[in-house]
Amino acid sequence: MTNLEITWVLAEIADLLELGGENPFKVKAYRQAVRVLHHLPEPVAVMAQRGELAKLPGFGKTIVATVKELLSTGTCTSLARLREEVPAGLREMLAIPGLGVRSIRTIYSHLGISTLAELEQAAREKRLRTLPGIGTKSELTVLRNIEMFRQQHGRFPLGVALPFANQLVAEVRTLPGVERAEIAGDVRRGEEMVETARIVVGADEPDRVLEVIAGHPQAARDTVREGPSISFRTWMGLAVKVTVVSRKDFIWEWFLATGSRAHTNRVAEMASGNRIPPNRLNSGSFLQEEWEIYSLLGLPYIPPEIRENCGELEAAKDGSLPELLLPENIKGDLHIHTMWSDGLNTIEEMAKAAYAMGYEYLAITDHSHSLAIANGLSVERLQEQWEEIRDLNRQNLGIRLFTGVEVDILADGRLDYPDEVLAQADVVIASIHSGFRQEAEKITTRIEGAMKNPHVDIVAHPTGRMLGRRRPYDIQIERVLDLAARTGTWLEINAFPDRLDLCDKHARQCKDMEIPIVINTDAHDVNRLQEMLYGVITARRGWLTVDDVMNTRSFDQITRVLGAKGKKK
DNA sequence: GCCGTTTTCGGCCCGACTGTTTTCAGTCG
Repeated sequence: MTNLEITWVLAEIADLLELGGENPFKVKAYRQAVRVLHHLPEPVAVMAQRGELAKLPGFGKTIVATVKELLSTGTCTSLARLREEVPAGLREMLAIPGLGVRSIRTIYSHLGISTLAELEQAAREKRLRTLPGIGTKSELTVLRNIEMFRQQHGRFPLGVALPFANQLVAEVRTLPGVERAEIAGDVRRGEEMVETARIVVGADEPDRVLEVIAGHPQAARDTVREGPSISFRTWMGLAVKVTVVSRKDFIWEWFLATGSRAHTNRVAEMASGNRIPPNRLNSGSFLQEEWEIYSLLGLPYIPPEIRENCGELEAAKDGSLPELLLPENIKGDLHIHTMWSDGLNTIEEMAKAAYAMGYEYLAITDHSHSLAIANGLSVERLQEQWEEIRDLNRQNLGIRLFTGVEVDILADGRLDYPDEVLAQADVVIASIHSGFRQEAEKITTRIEGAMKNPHVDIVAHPTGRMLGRRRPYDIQIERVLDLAARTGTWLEINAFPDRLDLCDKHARQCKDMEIPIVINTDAHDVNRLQEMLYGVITARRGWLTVDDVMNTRSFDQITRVLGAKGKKK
Protein backbone atom coordinates (compact mmCIF):
# COMPACT_ATOMS: atom_id res chain seq x y z
CA MET A 1 0.00 0.00 0.00
CA THR A 2 1.24 3.45 -0.89
CA ASN A 3 1.44 6.37 1.51
CA LEU A 4 -1.41 8.05 -0.32
CA GLU A 5 -3.70 5.06 0.09
CA ILE A 6 -2.93 4.85 3.79
CA THR A 7 -3.72 8.54 4.23
CA TRP A 8 -7.11 7.90 2.66
CA VAL A 9 -7.90 5.25 5.24
CA LEU A 10 -6.74 7.38 8.17
CA ALA A 11 -8.64 10.40 6.85
CA GLU A 12 -11.81 8.34 6.56
CA ILE A 13 -11.38 7.09 10.12
CA ALA A 14 -10.98 10.71 11.27
CA ASP A 15 -14.12 11.80 9.44
CA LEU A 16 -16.22 8.92 10.73
CA LEU A 17 -15.02 9.39 14.31
CA GLU A 18 -15.90 13.06 14.06
CA LEU A 19 -19.34 12.35 12.62
CA GLY A 20 -19.86 9.82 15.40
CA GLY A 21 -19.26 12.57 17.94
CA GLU A 22 -15.89 11.33 19.20
CA ASN A 23 -13.43 13.41 21.17
CA PRO A 24 -12.16 16.10 18.73
CA PHE A 25 -8.58 15.55 19.81
CA LYS A 26 -8.78 11.89 18.90
CA VAL A 27 -9.98 12.99 15.48
CA LYS A 28 -7.14 15.44 15.27
CA ALA A 29 -4.62 12.72 16.10
CA TYR A 30 -5.63 10.82 12.94
CA ARG A 31 -5.58 14.00 10.87
CA GLN A 32 -2.10 14.77 12.18
CA ALA A 33 -0.95 11.31 11.08
CA VAL A 34 -2.37 12.02 7.61
CA ARG A 35 -0.37 15.24 7.49
CA VAL A 36 2.82 13.47 8.50
CA LEU A 37 2.35 10.80 5.83
CA HIS A 38 1.69 13.43 3.18
CA HIS A 39 5.08 14.94 3.84
CA LEU A 40 6.99 11.68 4.27
CA PRO A 41 9.92 11.48 1.85
CA GLU A 42 9.85 7.68 1.54
CA PRO A 43 7.29 4.83 1.42
CA VAL A 44 5.92 4.14 4.87
CA ALA A 45 6.23 0.42 4.05
CA VAL A 46 10.01 0.83 4.00
CA MET A 47 9.95 2.57 7.38
CA ALA A 48 7.79 -0.23 8.75
CA GLN A 49 10.34 -2.80 7.61
CA ARG A 50 13.01 -0.94 9.54
CA GLY A 51 10.67 -0.87 12.54
CA GLU A 52 10.66 2.92 12.62
CA LEU A 53 6.94 3.70 12.47
CA ALA A 54 6.77 4.68 16.13
CA LYS A 55 9.46 7.29 15.52
CA LEU A 56 7.10 9.32 13.35
CA PRO A 57 5.60 12.29 15.20
CA GLY A 58 2.03 11.59 16.26
CA PHE A 59 2.36 7.85 15.64
CA GLY A 60 1.48 6.10 18.89
CA LYS A 61 0.41 2.56 19.65
CA THR A 62 -2.98 2.64 17.91
CA ILE A 63 -1.99 4.40 14.70
CA VAL A 64 1.15 2.31 14.30
CA ALA A 65 -0.99 -0.83 14.69
CA THR A 66 -3.48 0.46 12.11
CA VAL A 67 -0.75 1.19 9.58
CA LYS A 68 0.89 -2.20 10.17
CA GLU A 69 -2.45 -3.93 9.66
CA LEU A 70 -2.98 -2.06 6.40
CA LEU A 71 0.49 -2.91 5.15
CA SER A 72 0.19 -6.60 5.93
CA THR A 73 -3.49 -7.30 5.15
CA GLY A 74 -4.67 -4.36 3.05
CA THR A 75 -7.66 -4.02 5.35
CA CYS A 76 -8.50 -2.12 8.50
CA THR A 77 -10.81 -3.55 11.15
CA SER A 78 -11.40 -0.30 13.00
CA LEU A 79 -12.48 1.40 9.77
CA ALA A 80 -14.76 -1.51 8.91
CA ARG A 81 -16.44 -1.17 12.29
CA LEU A 82 -16.88 2.58 11.91
CA ARG A 83 -18.39 2.13 8.48
CA GLU A 84 -21.08 -0.04 10.02
CA GLU A 85 -21.84 2.57 12.65
CA VAL A 86 -21.86 5.74 10.54
CA PRO A 87 -23.82 6.00 7.26
CA ALA A 88 -21.47 6.56 4.30
CA GLY A 89 -23.60 9.43 3.02
CA LEU A 90 -22.77 11.55 6.06
CA ARG A 91 -19.13 11.50 5.05
CA GLU A 92 -20.04 12.70 1.57
CA MET A 93 -21.84 15.62 3.16
CA LEU A 94 -18.58 16.69 4.84
CA ALA A 95 -17.27 17.42 1.35
CA ILE A 96 -19.97 20.07 0.91
CA PRO A 97 -18.45 23.43 1.87
CA GLY A 98 -20.52 25.20 4.49
CA LEU A 99 -21.62 21.97 6.08
CA GLY A 100 -19.63 20.96 9.11
CA VAL A 101 -20.00 18.08 11.51
CA ARG A 102 -22.43 19.87 13.79
CA SER A 103 -24.84 20.78 11.01
CA ILE A 104 -24.67 17.30 9.51
CA ARG A 105 -25.44 15.75 12.87
CA THR A 106 -28.37 18.15 13.34
CA ILE A 107 -29.73 17.29 9.90
CA TYR A 108 -29.29 13.57 10.49
CA SER A 109 -30.86 13.55 13.94
CA HIS A 110 -33.84 15.79 13.07
CA LEU A 111 -34.65 14.69 9.54
CA GLY A 112 -32.99 11.28 9.37
CA ILE A 113 -31.13 12.38 6.24
CA SER A 114 -28.10 10.22 5.47
CA THR A 115 -27.46 10.60 1.72
CA LEU A 116 -26.59 13.53 -0.53
CA ALA A 117 -29.70 12.92 -2.64
CA GLU A 118 -31.95 13.19 0.43
CA LEU A 119 -30.07 16.30 1.52
CA GLU A 120 -30.58 17.94 -1.85
CA GLN A 121 -34.27 17.11 -1.85
CA ALA A 122 -34.74 18.47 1.66
CA ALA A 123 -32.97 21.69 0.68
CA ARG A 124 -35.18 22.08 -2.39
CA GLU A 125 -38.27 21.51 -0.25
CA LYS A 126 -37.03 24.24 2.14
CA ARG A 127 -36.96 21.83 5.05
CA LEU A 128 -33.36 22.54 6.14
CA ARG A 129 -34.24 26.09 7.15
CA THR A 130 -36.62 24.78 9.79
CA LEU A 131 -33.72 23.27 11.75
CA PRO A 132 -32.02 25.03 14.67
CA GLY A 133 -28.99 27.02 13.53
CA ILE A 134 -29.75 26.68 9.83
CA GLY A 135 -31.41 29.50 7.91
CA THR A 136 -32.27 30.35 4.33
CA LYS A 137 -28.74 31.41 3.41
CA SER A 138 -27.17 28.19 4.61
CA GLU A 139 -29.82 26.21 2.77
CA LEU A 140 -29.00 28.00 -0.49
CA THR A 141 -25.24 27.54 0.05
CA VAL A 142 -25.82 23.82 0.51
CA LEU A 143 -27.76 23.61 -2.76
CA ARG A 144 -25.10 25.52 -4.70
CA ASN A 145 -22.29 23.45 -3.26
CA ILE A 146 -24.02 20.13 -3.89
CA GLU A 147 -24.11 21.19 -7.52
CA MET A 148 -20.34 21.87 -7.50
CA PHE A 149 -19.75 18.52 -5.81
CA ARG A 150 -21.78 16.68 -8.44
CA GLN A 151 -19.84 18.30 -11.26
CA GLN A 152 -16.62 16.99 -9.73
CA HIS A 153 -18.07 13.65 -8.79
CA GLY A 154 -15.88 10.69 -9.66
CA ARG A 155 -13.11 12.97 -10.91
CA PHE A 156 -9.70 13.20 -9.32
CA PRO A 157 -7.14 16.01 -9.36
CA LEU A 158 -4.26 15.57 -11.77
CA GLY A 159 -2.03 15.42 -8.69
CA VAL A 160 -3.62 12.07 -7.79
CA ALA A 161 -4.19 10.64 -11.27
CA LEU A 162 -0.75 11.39 -12.76
CA PRO A 163 1.33 9.57 -10.12
CA PHE A 164 -1.07 6.64 -10.32
CA ALA A 165 -0.85 6.50 -14.12
CA ASN A 166 2.95 6.75 -13.97
CA GLN A 167 3.14 3.80 -11.63
CA LEU A 168 0.71 1.68 -13.63
CA VAL A 169 2.48 2.36 -16.89
CA ALA A 170 5.82 1.44 -15.32
CA GLU A 171 4.36 -1.86 -14.12
CA VAL A 172 2.75 -2.65 -17.47
CA ARG A 173 6.08 -2.06 -19.23
CA THR A 174 7.59 -4.96 -17.31
CA LEU A 175 5.00 -7.45 -18.58
CA PRO A 176 6.20 -10.00 -21.15
CA GLY A 177 5.34 -9.13 -24.73
CA VAL A 178 4.75 -5.43 -24.01
CA GLU A 179 6.67 -3.31 -26.49
CA ARG A 180 5.35 0.03 -25.51
CA ALA A 181 3.05 1.50 -22.88
CA GLU A 182 2.12 5.17 -22.53
CA ILE A 183 -0.23 7.46 -20.64
CA ALA A 184 -3.05 8.89 -22.77
CA GLY A 185 -6.34 10.72 -22.20
CA ASP A 186 -7.02 13.52 -19.71
CA VAL A 187 -3.82 12.82 -17.80
CA ARG A 188 -1.59 13.18 -20.85
CA ARG A 189 -3.34 16.39 -21.83
CA GLY A 190 -2.84 17.66 -18.28
CA GLU A 191 -6.51 18.28 -17.46
CA GLU A 192 -6.74 19.64 -13.92
CA MET A 193 -9.51 17.17 -12.98
CA VAL A 194 -9.24 13.70 -14.45
CA GLU A 195 -12.25 11.61 -15.34
CA THR A 196 -10.40 8.48 -16.44
CA ALA A 197 -6.72 7.57 -16.22
CA ARG A 198 -6.02 6.04 -19.63
CA ILE A 199 -3.10 3.84 -20.66
CA VAL A 200 -2.41 2.55 -24.16
CA VAL A 201 -0.25 -0.52 -24.65
CA GLY A 202 1.32 -2.02 -27.76
CA ALA A 203 1.99 -5.75 -27.34
CA ASP A 204 2.52 -9.04 -29.21
CA GLU A 205 -0.42 -10.82 -27.68
CA PRO A 206 -2.89 -8.19 -26.41
CA ASP A 207 -5.24 -10.76 -24.86
CA ARG A 208 -2.60 -12.11 -22.54
CA VAL A 209 -1.68 -8.62 -21.34
CA LEU A 210 -5.34 -7.80 -20.72
CA GLU A 211 -5.71 -10.92 -18.59
CA VAL A 212 -2.79 -9.94 -16.41
CA ILE A 213 -4.12 -6.42 -15.94
CA ALA A 214 -7.53 -7.80 -14.94
CA GLY A 215 -5.78 -9.32 -11.93
CA HIS A 216 -4.06 -6.07 -10.94
CA PRO A 217 -4.50 -5.45 -7.21
CA GLN A 218 -5.75 -1.94 -7.96
CA ALA A 219 -8.59 -3.29 -10.13
CA ALA A 220 -10.88 -3.20 -7.13
CA ARG A 221 -14.35 -2.84 -8.63
CA ASP A 222 -16.50 -2.30 -11.71
CA THR A 223 -14.05 -4.28 -13.83
CA VAL A 224 -15.32 -4.51 -17.41
CA ARG A 225 -13.59 -6.09 -20.38
CA GLU A 226 -14.68 -4.57 -23.68
CA GLY A 227 -12.90 -5.27 -26.98
CA PRO A 228 -9.24 -4.29 -26.67
CA SER A 229 -9.82 -2.45 -23.39
CA ILE A 230 -10.28 -3.16 -19.75
CA SER A 231 -11.81 -0.62 -17.37
CA PHE A 232 -11.97 -0.59 -13.60
CA ARG A 233 -12.06 1.64 -10.59
CA THR A 234 -9.32 1.63 -8.00
CA TRP A 235 -10.61 1.23 -4.49
CA MET A 236 -10.20 5.01 -4.07
CA GLY A 237 -12.66 5.37 -6.94
CA LEU A 238 -10.37 6.57 -9.73
CA ALA A 239 -11.61 5.27 -13.11
CA VAL A 240 -8.90 3.54 -15.15
CA LYS A 241 -8.98 2.31 -18.72
CA VAL A 242 -6.20 0.29 -20.31
CA THR A 243 -6.29 -0.38 -24.04
CA VAL A 244 -3.98 -3.04 -25.48
CA VAL A 245 -3.43 -3.24 -29.24
CA SER A 246 -0.85 -4.74 -31.58
CA ARG A 247 2.35 -2.79 -32.08
CA LYS A 248 1.37 -1.63 -35.56
CA ASP A 249 -1.82 -0.01 -34.27
CA PHE A 250 -0.19 1.51 -31.22
CA ILE A 251 0.51 5.07 -32.41
CA TRP A 252 -2.91 5.66 -33.93
CA GLU A 253 -4.64 4.23 -30.86
CA TRP A 254 -2.46 6.34 -28.55
CA PHE A 255 -3.31 9.45 -30.55
CA LEU A 256 -7.07 8.72 -30.42
CA ALA A 257 -7.02 7.84 -26.73
CA THR A 258 -5.17 11.07 -25.94
CA GLY A 259 -7.95 13.20 -27.44
CA SER A 260 -9.49 15.54 -26.94
CA ARG A 261 -12.34 14.17 -29.00
CA ALA A 262 -12.84 17.57 -30.63
CA HIS A 263 -9.18 17.63 -31.67
CA THR A 264 -8.91 14.06 -32.96
CA ASN A 265 -12.19 14.42 -34.86
CA ARG A 266 -10.86 17.40 -36.74
CA VAL A 267 -7.58 15.65 -37.47
CA ALA A 268 -9.45 12.58 -38.71
CA GLU A 269 -11.59 14.86 -40.91
CA MET A 270 -8.52 16.48 -42.40
CA ALA A 271 -7.04 13.05 -43.05
CA SER A 272 -10.17 11.59 -44.65
CA GLY A 273 -9.16 12.73 -48.14
CA ASN A 274 -6.08 10.66 -47.68
CA ARG A 275 -6.83 7.02 -48.59
CA ILE A 276 -4.12 5.55 -46.41
CA PRO A 277 -5.42 3.50 -43.43
CA PRO A 278 -4.98 5.59 -40.31
CA ASN A 279 -2.29 3.41 -38.79
CA ARG A 280 -0.06 3.61 -41.88
CA LEU A 281 2.17 6.09 -43.64
CA ASN A 282 2.10 6.89 -47.37
CA SER A 283 4.92 4.46 -47.82
CA GLY A 284 2.69 1.68 -46.47
CA SER A 285 4.86 1.20 -43.39
CA PHE A 286 3.33 1.56 -39.95
CA LEU A 287 3.46 4.70 -37.86
CA GLN A 288 6.43 4.75 -35.51
CA GLU A 289 5.86 8.04 -33.75
CA GLU A 290 2.93 10.37 -33.18
CA TRP A 291 4.38 13.35 -35.07
CA GLU A 292 4.06 11.31 -38.27
CA ILE A 293 0.26 11.73 -38.09
CA TYR A 294 0.60 15.51 -38.16
CA SER A 295 3.38 15.28 -40.69
CA LEU A 296 1.06 13.40 -43.09
CA LEU A 297 -1.22 16.44 -42.95
CA GLY A 298 1.67 18.81 -43.49
CA LEU A 299 1.54 20.03 -39.91
CA PRO A 300 4.12 20.31 -37.14
CA TYR A 301 3.71 18.14 -34.04
CA ILE A 302 1.04 19.46 -31.69
CA PRO A 303 1.75 18.84 -27.98
CA PRO A 304 -1.02 16.96 -26.09
CA GLU A 305 -1.67 19.79 -23.61
CA ILE A 306 -3.12 22.04 -26.33
CA ARG A 307 -5.11 19.43 -28.27
CA GLU A 308 -8.42 21.02 -27.29
CA ASN A 309 -9.60 22.35 -30.65
CA CYS A 310 -9.13 25.89 -29.47
CA GLY A 311 -6.98 27.26 -32.24
CA GLU A 312 -4.08 24.79 -32.22
CA LEU A 313 -4.80 23.35 -35.68
CA GLU A 314 -5.11 26.83 -37.19
CA ALA A 315 -1.89 27.88 -35.49
CA ALA A 316 -0.16 24.74 -36.74
CA LYS A 317 -1.28 25.50 -40.28
CA ASP A 318 -0.07 29.09 -40.32
CA GLY A 319 3.15 28.30 -38.48
CA SER A 320 2.30 30.23 -35.31
CA LEU A 321 2.24 27.30 -32.89
CA PRO A 322 4.05 28.41 -29.73
CA GLU A 323 7.13 26.61 -28.49
CA LEU A 324 5.69 25.58 -25.13
CA LEU A 325 7.47 25.98 -21.82
CA LEU A 326 9.42 22.94 -20.54
CA PRO A 327 10.04 21.91 -16.92
CA GLU A 328 13.77 22.40 -17.42
CA ASN A 329 13.22 26.05 -18.33
CA ILE A 330 12.33 26.89 -14.73
CA LYS A 331 15.28 28.47 -12.92
CA GLY A 332 13.81 29.09 -9.49
CA ASP A 333 10.80 29.10 -7.19
CA LEU A 334 9.57 32.42 -5.83
CA HIS A 335 6.98 31.22 -3.31
CA ILE A 336 7.85 28.72 -0.58
CA HIS A 337 7.41 28.36 3.18
CA THR A 338 9.72 27.23 5.95
CA MET A 339 9.55 26.34 9.65
CA TRP A 340 9.57 30.06 10.37
CA SER A 341 5.83 29.96 9.64
CA ASP A 342 3.89 26.80 8.74
CA GLY A 343 6.46 24.98 6.61
CA LEU A 344 8.12 21.77 7.73
CA ASN A 345 11.74 22.35 6.71
CA THR A 346 14.41 24.90 7.54
CA ILE A 347 15.49 27.56 5.06
CA GLU A 348 18.73 25.68 4.52
CA GLU A 349 16.95 22.38 3.80
CA MET A 350 14.66 24.07 1.29
CA ALA A 351 17.63 25.80 -0.32
CA LYS A 352 19.58 22.57 -0.67
CA ALA A 353 16.58 20.75 -2.15
CA ALA A 354 16.07 23.59 -4.64
CA TYR A 355 19.77 23.50 -5.52
CA ALA A 356 19.50 19.75 -6.14
CA MET A 357 16.73 20.52 -8.64
CA GLY A 358 19.17 22.69 -10.56
CA TYR A 359 17.61 26.01 -9.53
CA GLU A 360 19.63 29.22 -9.46
CA TYR A 361 17.46 30.97 -6.89
CA LEU A 362 14.74 30.58 -4.30
CA ALA A 363 12.58 33.20 -2.58
CA ILE A 364 11.74 32.57 1.09
CA THR A 365 8.18 33.86 1.47
CA ASP A 366 6.64 32.94 4.80
CA HIS A 367 3.27 34.11 6.04
CA SER A 368 2.69 37.50 7.60
CA HIS A 369 1.64 38.25 11.13
CA SER A 370 -2.16 38.09 10.88
CA LEU A 371 -2.22 34.50 9.69
CA ALA A 372 -1.91 33.27 13.25
CA ILE A 373 -2.82 29.68 12.50
CA ALA A 374 0.17 29.49 10.16
CA ASN A 375 2.46 31.07 12.77
CA GLY A 376 2.76 34.24 10.70
CA LEU A 377 5.87 36.35 11.29
CA SER A 378 5.87 39.58 13.28
CA VAL A 379 8.03 42.34 11.83
CA GLU A 380 10.72 41.48 14.39
CA ARG A 381 10.78 37.78 13.48
CA LEU A 382 10.77 38.70 9.80
CA GLN A 383 13.92 40.78 10.32
CA GLU A 384 15.53 37.88 12.20
CA GLN A 385 14.65 35.54 9.36
CA TRP A 386 16.18 37.87 6.79
CA GLU A 387 19.38 37.90 8.86
CA GLU A 388 19.49 34.11 8.59
CA ILE A 389 18.91 34.34 4.83
CA ARG A 390 21.76 36.82 4.45
CA ASP A 391 23.98 34.51 6.49
CA LEU A 392 23.11 31.57 4.26
CA ASN A 393 23.84 33.62 1.16
CA ARG A 394 27.27 34.42 2.60
CA GLN A 395 27.88 30.67 3.00
CA ASN A 396 27.61 30.25 -0.74
CA LEU A 397 25.21 27.28 -0.98
CA GLY A 398 25.34 27.29 -4.77
CA ILE A 399 21.87 28.80 -4.89
CA ARG A 400 20.91 32.40 -4.21
CA LEU A 401 18.15 33.13 -1.72
CA PHE A 402 15.82 36.10 -1.96
CA THR A 403 14.31 37.63 1.17
CA GLY A 404 10.56 37.73 0.81
CA VAL A 405 7.11 37.62 2.34
CA GLU A 406 3.68 36.32 1.50
CA VAL A 407 1.84 39.29 2.92
CA ASP A 408 -1.83 38.91 3.69
CA ILE A 409 -4.33 41.18 2.01
CA LEU A 410 -6.47 41.79 5.09
CA ALA A 411 -10.27 41.71 5.01
CA ASP A 412 -10.40 45.52 4.90
CA GLY A 413 -7.93 45.64 2.00
CA ARG A 414 -4.86 46.78 3.94
CA LEU A 415 -1.64 44.82 3.66
CA ASP A 416 -0.41 43.06 6.78
CA TYR A 417 2.98 44.84 6.88
CA PRO A 418 3.69 48.57 6.56
CA ASP A 419 5.22 49.82 3.32
CA GLU A 420 8.61 50.49 4.88
CA VAL A 421 8.90 46.77 5.74
CA LEU A 422 7.73 45.62 2.31
CA ALA A 423 10.22 48.00 0.71
CA GLN A 424 13.09 46.00 2.24
CA ALA A 425 12.07 42.60 0.82
CA ASP A 426 13.50 41.29 -2.44
CA VAL A 427 10.18 39.63 -3.30
CA VAL A 428 6.74 40.64 -2.04
CA ILE A 429 3.83 38.31 -2.70
CA ALA A 430 0.34 39.45 -1.76
CA SER A 431 -2.53 37.03 -1.27
CA ILE A 432 -5.88 36.51 0.38
CA HIS A 433 -6.41 34.11 3.27
CA SER A 434 -9.53 35.58 4.88
CA GLY A 435 -12.85 37.02 3.86
CA PHE A 436 -13.15 34.57 0.96
CA ARG A 437 -16.87 35.02 0.72
CA GLN A 438 -16.96 38.76 0.35
CA GLU A 439 -19.01 40.10 -2.51
CA ALA A 440 -17.38 40.71 -5.88
CA GLU A 441 -16.85 44.44 -5.60
CA LYS A 442 -15.25 44.28 -2.18
CA ILE A 443 -12.88 41.38 -2.82
CA THR A 444 -11.88 42.64 -6.27
CA THR A 445 -11.08 46.06 -4.79
CA ARG A 446 -8.93 44.36 -2.15
CA ILE A 447 -6.78 42.65 -4.77
CA GLU A 448 -6.64 45.80 -6.86
CA GLY A 449 -5.43 47.72 -3.83
CA ALA A 450 -2.61 45.24 -3.33
CA MET A 451 -1.59 45.44 -6.98
CA LYS A 452 -1.43 49.23 -6.79
CA ASN A 453 1.04 49.04 -3.92
CA PRO A 454 4.44 49.77 -5.49
CA HIS A 455 6.16 47.13 -3.35
CA VAL A 456 3.95 44.20 -4.33
CA ASP A 457 5.61 42.10 -7.02
CA ILE A 458 3.28 39.11 -7.27
CA VAL A 459 -0.33 38.21 -6.53
CA ALA A 460 -0.44 34.56 -5.45
CA HIS A 461 -3.27 32.10 -6.15
CA PRO A 462 -5.36 34.97 -7.52
CA THR A 463 -8.78 33.27 -7.56
CA GLY A 464 -8.44 31.24 -4.35
CA ARG A 465 -10.10 28.12 -5.67
CA MET A 466 -9.39 24.63 -4.32
CA LEU A 467 -10.20 21.97 -6.87
CA GLY A 468 -13.37 20.11 -5.93
CA ARG A 469 -13.46 21.79 -2.53
CA ARG A 470 -13.75 25.54 -2.79
CA ARG A 471 -15.08 27.83 -5.45
CA PRO A 472 -12.96 30.77 -6.60
CA TYR A 473 -13.50 34.03 -4.76
CA ASP A 474 -16.26 36.03 -6.35
CA ILE A 475 -13.68 38.28 -8.04
CA GLN A 476 -14.04 40.08 -11.34
CA ILE A 477 -11.04 38.50 -13.00
CA GLU A 478 -11.11 40.88 -15.98
CA ARG A 479 -10.55 43.82 -13.68
CA VAL A 480 -7.66 42.03 -11.98
CA LEU A 481 -6.02 41.15 -15.31
CA ASP A 482 -6.54 44.66 -16.57
CA LEU A 483 -4.81 46.21 -13.59
CA ALA A 484 -2.04 43.60 -13.65
CA ALA A 485 -1.33 44.60 -17.23
CA ARG A 486 -1.21 48.28 -16.29
CA THR A 487 0.84 47.96 -13.07
CA GLY A 488 3.14 45.20 -14.33
CA THR A 489 2.21 43.04 -11.33
CA TRP A 490 3.12 39.41 -11.92
CA LEU A 491 0.33 36.87 -11.54
CA GLU A 492 1.05 33.45 -10.16
CA ILE A 493 0.24 30.03 -11.45
CA ASN A 494 0.22 28.25 -8.12
CA ALA A 495 1.48 24.76 -8.92
CA PHE A 496 -0.02 23.05 -5.86
CA PRO A 497 -2.13 20.39 -7.59
CA ASP A 498 -5.21 21.20 -5.50
CA ARG A 499 -5.06 24.82 -6.61
CA LEU A 500 -3.62 25.27 -10.12
CA ASP A 501 -4.50 28.90 -9.78
CA LEU A 502 -4.42 30.72 -12.17
CA CYS A 503 -5.97 28.03 -14.35
CA ASP A 504 -5.00 27.28 -17.95
CA LYS A 505 -7.62 29.60 -19.47
CA HIS A 506 -6.65 32.58 -17.36
CA ALA A 507 -2.99 31.88 -18.10
CA ARG A 508 -3.73 32.11 -21.80
CA GLN A 509 -5.61 35.38 -21.26
CA CYS A 510 -2.53 36.72 -19.45
CA LYS A 511 -0.34 35.75 -22.38
CA ASP A 512 -2.64 37.62 -24.76
CA MET A 513 -2.55 40.66 -22.48
CA GLU A 514 1.23 40.42 -21.98
CA ILE A 515 0.86 40.04 -18.21
CA PRO A 516 3.98 38.47 -16.68
CA ILE A 517 3.36 35.04 -15.19
CA VAL A 518 5.36 33.37 -12.45
CA ILE A 519 4.97 29.67 -11.63
CA ASN A 520 5.47 28.85 -7.95
CA THR A 521 4.95 25.74 -5.85
CA ASP A 522 3.97 27.38 -2.53
CA ALA A 523 5.86 24.36 -1.13
CA HIS A 524 5.64 23.79 2.62
CA ASP A 525 8.29 21.03 2.57
CA VAL A 526 11.16 19.85 0.38
CA ASN A 527 9.11 17.20 -1.46
CA ARG A 528 6.51 19.65 -2.62
CA LEU A 529 9.11 21.64 -4.54
CA GLN A 530 8.71 18.87 -7.13
CA GLU A 531 5.14 19.95 -7.80
CA MET A 532 6.48 22.65 -10.12
CA LEU A 533 5.66 20.14 -12.86
CA TYR A 534 1.90 20.68 -12.38
CA GLY A 535 2.35 24.41 -12.79
CA VAL A 536 4.35 23.88 -15.96
CA ILE A 537 1.62 21.60 -17.34
CA THR A 538 -0.99 24.27 -16.59
CA ALA A 539 1.19 26.88 -18.29
CA ARG A 540 1.57 24.65 -21.34
CA ARG A 541 -2.21 24.27 -21.49
CA GLY A 542 -2.31 28.07 -21.47
CA TRP A 543 0.06 28.16 -24.47
CA LEU A 544 2.84 29.80 -22.44
CA THR A 545 6.43 29.91 -23.65
CA VAL A 546 9.72 30.67 -21.91
CA ASP A 547 9.23 34.36 -22.62
CA ASP A 548 5.87 34.51 -20.85
CA VAL A 549 7.17 33.12 -17.55
CA MET A 550 9.35 35.24 -15.30
CA ASN A 551 11.06 32.47 -13.34
CA THR A 552 12.66 31.13 -16.48
CA ARG A 553 15.00 34.13 -16.18
CA SER A 554 18.49 33.74 -14.82
CA PHE A 555 19.39 35.02 -11.36
CA ASP A 556 20.95 38.18 -12.81
CA GLN A 557 17.98 38.89 -15.05
CA ILE A 558 15.36 38.34 -12.38
CA THR A 559 17.28 40.41 -9.85
CA ARG A 560 17.31 43.24 -12.37
CA VAL A 561 13.57 43.10 -13.09
CA LEU A 562 12.66 42.72 -9.42
CA GLY A 563 14.86 45.69 -8.59
CA ALA A 564 13.14 47.79 -11.22
CA LYS A 565 9.68 46.83 -10.03
CA GLY A 566 9.93 48.68 -6.73
CA LYS A 567 9.47 51.88 -8.72
CA LYS A 568 6.18 50.96 -10.35
CA LYS A 569 3.43 53.52 -10.25
C1' DG B 1 -5.16 9.21 20.18
C1' DC B 2 -0.71 11.29 21.35
C1' DC B 3 2.54 13.44 24.16
C1' DG B 4 5.25 14.67 28.02
C1' DT B 5 5.71 15.16 31.86
C1' DT B 6 6.37 18.70 38.05
C1' DT B 7 5.15 10.34 34.24
C1' DT B 8 -0.25 7.27 34.00
C1' DC B 9 -3.39 12.46 33.50
C1' DG B 10 -4.41 16.88 31.38
C1' DG B 11 -3.75 19.45 27.55
C1' DC B 12 -3.72 19.43 22.65
C1' DC B 13 -1.68 26.01 16.93
C1' DC B 14 -6.03 30.68 16.98
C1' DG B 15 -8.85 34.17 15.19
C1' DA B 16 -12.13 36.00 11.84
C1' DC B 17 -16.17 35.75 9.27
C1' DT B 18 -20.91 34.38 8.52
C1' DG B 19 -25.35 33.52 9.59
C1' DT B 20 -27.88 32.73 13.08
C1' DT B 21 -29.10 35.08 16.48
C1' DT B 22 -30.27 39.00 20.08
C1' DT B 23 -25.10 37.33 22.46
C1' DC B 24 -23.18 33.26 19.99
C1' DA B 25 -22.19 28.84 17.45
C1' DG B 26 -20.41 26.82 13.37
C1' DT B 27 -17.14 26.78 9.82
C1' DC B 28 -12.87 27.63 7.86
C1' DG B 29 -8.06 28.15 7.05
